[in-house]
Amino acid sequence: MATPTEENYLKALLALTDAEGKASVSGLGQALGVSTPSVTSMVRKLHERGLVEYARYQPLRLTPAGRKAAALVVRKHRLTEMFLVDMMGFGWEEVHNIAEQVEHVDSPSFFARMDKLMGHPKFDPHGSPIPDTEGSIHDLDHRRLDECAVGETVTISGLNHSSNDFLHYLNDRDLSLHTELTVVAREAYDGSLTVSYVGHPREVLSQVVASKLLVG
Amino acid sequence: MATPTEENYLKALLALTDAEGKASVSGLGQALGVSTPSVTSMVRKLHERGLVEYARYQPLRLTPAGRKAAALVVRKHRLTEMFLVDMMGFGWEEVHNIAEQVEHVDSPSFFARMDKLMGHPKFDPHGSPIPDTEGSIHDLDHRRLDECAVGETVTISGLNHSSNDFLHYLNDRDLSLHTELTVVAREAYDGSLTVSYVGHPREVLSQVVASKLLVG
DNA sequence: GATAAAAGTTAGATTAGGCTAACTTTATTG
DNA sequence: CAATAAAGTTAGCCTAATCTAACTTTTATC
Ligand SMILES: [Mn+2]
Ligand SMILES: [Mn+2]
Ligand SMILES: [Mn+2]
Ligand SMILES: [Mn+2]
Repeated sequence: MATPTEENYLKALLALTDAEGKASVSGLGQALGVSTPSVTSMVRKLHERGLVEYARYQPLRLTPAGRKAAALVVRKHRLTEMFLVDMMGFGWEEVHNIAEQVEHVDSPSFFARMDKLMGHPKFDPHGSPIPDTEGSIHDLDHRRLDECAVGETVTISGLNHSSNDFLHYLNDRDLSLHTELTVVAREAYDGSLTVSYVGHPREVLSQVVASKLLVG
Repeated sequence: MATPTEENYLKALLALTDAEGKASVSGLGQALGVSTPSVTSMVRKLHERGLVEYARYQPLRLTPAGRKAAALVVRKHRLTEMFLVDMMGFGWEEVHNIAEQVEHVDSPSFFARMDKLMGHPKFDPHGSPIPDTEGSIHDLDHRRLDECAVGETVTISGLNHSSNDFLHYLNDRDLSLHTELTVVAREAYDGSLTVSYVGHPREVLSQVVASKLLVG
């Protein structure tokens, strides 16, 4: 039904509208690395298909059908990432680019089989929720590590953004999903946290890093 | 480097030139379901890239570089099919269409991982050889079942063509790769064979079927 | 060997997706 | 609230891949 390009637009639009409910043409263009005229023209096509709310000079929104279509692409992406990590032995920093391609495979049985083999996982390797087959997204409520109090012991349950650099930073410090850590101290000046966890009695994380670690 | 379309052209050209060494524009068009003008224009592009030997009104051939590129696509296709069957539990009749898409994923590590997880298989689920990482194809020498003598016991080692209908025909009769069967009789009139194998003491195969079963 | 058929090419159009440059509308701000 | 800045749209062009219709070359046939 949808081309890979359309799927990528929908997915980016879902990510952008997730916070605000709406997105700008330029924001979507930036997210996808295309010019604003390209966005305008594609967004109109998706509007004709009933997937995007669009009016000239107005912010973009997904329709319910668009939201569902987008979530099902995200489902394919995250199932793939989880499969690559859990069943094929890839590191969590290696899987995004492969999933970015595999997500466009048109074969319900392919993804259903992945899902079944993994026992219907609820989260991807970065802690993001895998939408269900209806396109509903059930997330955990996590807090940001930088908002935790000194003395608290929490478990990493997700990442706010998962760039390659950030994932390598975490790998270098043996930090991963499910790592249990205790907040030992907070530096008042720059908000950096000292944390401790298995094998790492004292590790300092900047506020920038701590704000990208979700715990719960 | 190559687009999915280019990869499909190269793959089809390798299949067509495999027997004769050369292929016609119309044959390639038919294999791909596109018109002859489309073939002419794509084949010229591949010629510019140094992958196809092309001269107006002359038969098409792959250059050594084109042959290698095509074989590497076939490698991705067949590794994928084997992975789908061996690691994901699909039937051999379900995997071709999925592999037709997955073969275009651009990620050497993805296919290297499949290969490793399966222990470097040499043949796909239909008995076709998986080209090596250099693009060399090492096939077994098989004979066609319809050329076997009455009384011979042989093992199915490949299929000449593997259409969905044919694979379902074989499934219905519990015939698959590695099935050992004995030629019990040959009907002189139409060349049909009576064979026997585990669970099937007498099964009649038409000459058409027998000619598509490779044994060795 | 002339003629008809088949195969291949050329020409011109289409659709998907993308771009830059110019223009218009909305938002900001002095 | 007028002037500027920012955002968005329009116009026009591009490349990849496809098509049909018309034409040319090659092959087959009498
Ligand atoms: Mn991802
Ligand atoms: Mn993608
Ligand atoms: Mn196949
Ligand atoms: Mn393909």
